[in-house]
Amino acid sequence: MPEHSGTNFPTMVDVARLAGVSTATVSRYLSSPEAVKTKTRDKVALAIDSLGYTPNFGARAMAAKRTQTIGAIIPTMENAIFARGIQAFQEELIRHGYTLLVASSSYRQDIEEEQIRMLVARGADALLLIGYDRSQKTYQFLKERGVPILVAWVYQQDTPQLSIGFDNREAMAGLTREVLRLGHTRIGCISAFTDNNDRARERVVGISDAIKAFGLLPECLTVVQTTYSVESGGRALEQLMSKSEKPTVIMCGNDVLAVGALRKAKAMGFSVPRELSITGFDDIELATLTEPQITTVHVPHRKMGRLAARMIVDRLQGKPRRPSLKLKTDIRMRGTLAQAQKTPSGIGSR
Amino acid sequence: MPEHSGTNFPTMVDVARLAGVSTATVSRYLSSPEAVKTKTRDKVALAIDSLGYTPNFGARAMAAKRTQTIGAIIPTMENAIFARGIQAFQEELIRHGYTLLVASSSYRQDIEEEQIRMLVARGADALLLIGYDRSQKTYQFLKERGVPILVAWVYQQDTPQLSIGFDNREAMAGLTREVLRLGHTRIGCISAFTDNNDRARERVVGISDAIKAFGLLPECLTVVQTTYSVESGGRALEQLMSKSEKPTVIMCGNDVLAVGALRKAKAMGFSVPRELSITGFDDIELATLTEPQITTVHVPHRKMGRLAARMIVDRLQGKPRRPSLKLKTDIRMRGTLAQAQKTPSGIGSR
DNA sequence: AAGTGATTTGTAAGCTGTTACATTTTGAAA
DNA sequence: TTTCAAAATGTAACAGCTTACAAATCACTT
Repeated sequence: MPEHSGTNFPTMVDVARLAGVSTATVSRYLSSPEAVKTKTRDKVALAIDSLGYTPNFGARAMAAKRTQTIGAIIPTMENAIFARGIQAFQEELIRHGYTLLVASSSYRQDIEEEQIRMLVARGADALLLIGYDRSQKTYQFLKERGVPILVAWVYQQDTPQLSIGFDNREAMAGLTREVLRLGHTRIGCISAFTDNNDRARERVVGISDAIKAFGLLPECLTVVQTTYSVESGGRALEQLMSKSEKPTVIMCGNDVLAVGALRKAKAMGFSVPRELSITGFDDIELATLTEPQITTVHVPHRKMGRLAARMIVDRLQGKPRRPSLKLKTDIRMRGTLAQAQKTPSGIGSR
Repeated sequence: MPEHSGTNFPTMVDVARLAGVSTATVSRYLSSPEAVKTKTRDKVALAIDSLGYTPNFGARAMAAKRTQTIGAIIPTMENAIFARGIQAFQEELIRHGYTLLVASSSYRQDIEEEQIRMLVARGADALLLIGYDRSQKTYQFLKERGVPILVAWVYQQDTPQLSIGFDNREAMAGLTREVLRLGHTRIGCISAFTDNNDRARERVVGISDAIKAFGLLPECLTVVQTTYSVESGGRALEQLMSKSEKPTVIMCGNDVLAVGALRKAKAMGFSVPRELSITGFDDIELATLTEPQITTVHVPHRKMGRLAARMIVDRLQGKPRRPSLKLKTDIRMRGTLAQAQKTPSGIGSR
């Protein structure tokens, strides 16, 4: 009768016995093969192979107090905004022997908090978070548990956390300057909800900055807040364009909103960009698939993801701490932005 | 001096001591609170709360031999094909107390195999896989380790694995029947590479089926294989349309390819759908954002994700095994498919 | 051949839960 | 009150790996 019965898999003890070495040696072979003599190495490799051994993750995590797992919490998986960046992040992590665990928060702070706890509970060695906006309590929790975090998709100098991203405010201000130069004086803005979303907030502030610097009155700008979706972009546009003082340009918080706005504008019979200009943000693939293509702010998503992974890995390997990283964005002039219409402003509308 | 120093977190022993109970009781409180008396329950809850205790995932996994984790391996995260389905899958899993671990394979069998091993090594209780095509070795491995799998995005009756999905072949045949009814007799097809991709393969076969049933010759169909991307869809279209015998309709393996084909067709000066019809598959959001909107096969992604989660959870909870599930698809007639042009076929081209 | 420091390997003590089984407590019936 | 099954709780044996430290081996010197 078998000593151990049931559905048990080979363990390190089995491998050690077969190879004629101790479990310590097997463990060493697994985590730092170069510390094991070639001859021993071969014996162990053979034993592992012939038993089909795989180390037990739980046991490993418990003994080593690390999991080689990085957690990431993104606001949404459904639209492409984060997809490219996260994909690159994952690829780079894998290259360094780490695994990515992704969760999404649906842009809700309470869910994000829950997910953070979940990932920490699962032993994530570090976390990638999007944007700064979250409760002090959350930051405190992370600090207590000793879980390093990297804040991505934003860059701010004066924060305690390590971050990688771009200056949303300045990027949007840059695009606004182009808009203003083209003679637009009535600007509509479709933004995501700005509570708990620093990126959305800063983009709106960027528009204001540029307007002020250009010498126009703040009243030139009308902001509508909504959720991030094609549908709601359309509804917001409808709302903005049904006023008596119609904007000549709609600046959207991201490309998804811009696509919705564009589609609705066309459906309402506005000619884009002749009668109405539209801009986006992010430069996701979608922005080049519309007719006309969307003028937007290009963000180096893949690069950001890749560098984010490196920063985290370096951090975990105890390398000297790099400073936060600011990436450059640039404006992609495409078909939806043009000179403002010359028709007299106050007259004739409605 | 402290008995335990270092950066250690409270363990179950600490909770038990503070609450004045045994660790077994704490463990019971955590996994089946109803088995603990109200009074004890309160004591334990208080202790947990005041210590800020969180159970250690690794220890739990090791002791309980399950992780409440489900793994999923999808071909890609970058385009939206799987996003909605997986999102729904995750939502439903969370509702049942499970966590989702997602990995992607870039449509490569070797990478998928690697990811399967990784997820199994991490203790995934079950796996969601896309499509049937994988080596016997892989299936064998999964069986040996006793990890249940659910095959999604396809439905086939005569396979040993539990599956949920739709009949790709029949769905595409249905769309083809519409195409044929509109008088098209020269059909181009842009497919994903069909090795290791049953879905792509079956869709192509579906087209052939319909053509045969309609009484046309197999030569009516020209297939080009490529990777799944907007770019390559465009290149494939270029290839198909530079032949002397130009197709009057291009049937694409999915919407991403269709979008690429549509864009390139317009760029080449073909009027869609007057001179050239185009069809897609999947009905992702993108399909309604083009001009004209893409005629495609609608797949109930969210429903599939949700049901997949239920099937897996039921399975893990030992409920009676449900049979594989076949979901209905339907054709969304939109702007890119129209009557074939009446111009004589062989004459005049080139 | 002995000595020495470096390299390689072994020993054994954790790490933190779960759960089978044993024991105690509880509460209703006798 | 006593009795007894059911309910609640406790005891203790694991689970499989990592790693500090000890021991053995190796490669040179002298």
